[in-house]
Amino acid sequence: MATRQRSNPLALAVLALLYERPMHPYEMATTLRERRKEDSIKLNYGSLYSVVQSLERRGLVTAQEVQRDGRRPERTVYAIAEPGTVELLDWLSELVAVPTREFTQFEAALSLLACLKPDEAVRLLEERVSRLEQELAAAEGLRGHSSMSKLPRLLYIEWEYRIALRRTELEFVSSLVQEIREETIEGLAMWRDFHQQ
Amino acid sequence: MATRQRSNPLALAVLALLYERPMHPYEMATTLRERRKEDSIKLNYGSLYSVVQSLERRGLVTAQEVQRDGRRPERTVYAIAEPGTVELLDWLSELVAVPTREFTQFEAALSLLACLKPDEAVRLLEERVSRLEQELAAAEGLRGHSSMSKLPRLLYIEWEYRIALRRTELEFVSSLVQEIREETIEGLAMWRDFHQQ
DNA sequence: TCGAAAATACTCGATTCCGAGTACGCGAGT
DNA sequence: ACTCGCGTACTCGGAATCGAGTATTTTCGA
Repeated sequence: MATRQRSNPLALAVLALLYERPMHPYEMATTLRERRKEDSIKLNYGSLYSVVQSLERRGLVTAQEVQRDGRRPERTVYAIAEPGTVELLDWLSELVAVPTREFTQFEAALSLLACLKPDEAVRLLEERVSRLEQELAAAEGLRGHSSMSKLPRLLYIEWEYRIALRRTELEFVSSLVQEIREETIEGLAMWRDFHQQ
Repeated sequence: MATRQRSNPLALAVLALLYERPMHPYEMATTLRERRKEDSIKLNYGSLYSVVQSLERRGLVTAQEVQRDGRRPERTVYAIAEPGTVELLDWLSELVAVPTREFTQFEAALSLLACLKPDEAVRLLEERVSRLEQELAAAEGLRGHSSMSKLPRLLYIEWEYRIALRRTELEFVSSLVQEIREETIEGLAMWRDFHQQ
């Protein structure tokens, strides 16, 4: 019965929304969209319904009523239950307080970089650099713009966090490229040898 | 039949290992461990065997022979096939060249931070700061140490990348804490109000 | 030399994920 | 008055995940 606990952040988001007020799943989806949480939390229609179901099974949320608006399909409204608020605050606290290994795609790619030929790797890393520059420029553009500048910073810190990480990534990749180009990085000879035959 | 393509980095790692030489699954696991790739790539026994199977179905790898060492269980040795090397290089190139949205747990947590009371949030964020400091100190310690200092940098860049990101995270969280403490962050009043009633 | 512990090499099945598909209602235009 | 297409609200099934379990074998200390 132990539906996989605390693996899927979407469940956390659902609890957080219901902590505010009761809602039906579709409304959760649109609300998350509106607040641009889809950028920070992996949201997916298919998952949403099964996640809510699993929360109900675990007694963290309860189906409240079945609404019907005109002849539209029924919508089941859910509310958070007492154990649900406990779980929400506890889970969230842990995520905030305890750093965990995060597995990113790029880290995996870096760890296998040796499969590519050195020159090829440099070319691709440079492409990444320019894409990152574009992305950061676009983000800067947004900052002064419309909806974003109206909101208090507190409501989009996650956005700033992501930007900060990207900036670090840009610096890292840039200097990596430089080191390979200047041949100052350790192990380059070995790398070339490996791809010679 | 379209076994989910390019979602699981473990499949990439398997291709990379077989690109070097044929192997059986258990050897892949231990090799990945030895090279400390388990820190960068999510490795899991259960997944490994099904991932290899799925690669075989797609014709990217082929079962080569069934060995038997003494009276130990049989081991099926796999080799990479032509379409497998194409897929490996193509996939890896894309991961290197094109930055993608990475969803981290902490980013999700940040985006829901408002669920916690301000003082509580500060306390937890400070705990994170001290844990991050510990982690970074330990990492620094390792750098000069034993196995790590023997290897050329090229073979553990992913490690440096992770450290660089962590350092940025530390700075970010530290300054966030400070801003909340000094009440200079926008939206703090609203946040307190929300938790008043 | 005997037994305990660690290593080897998987297997299994309950659960979860995910994206395409579906089916209907509503409003804008003509 | 009609239809075209978008928005709404979900369903479905197959694939993927994961961690615990299994059964043997080697190692190593007392």
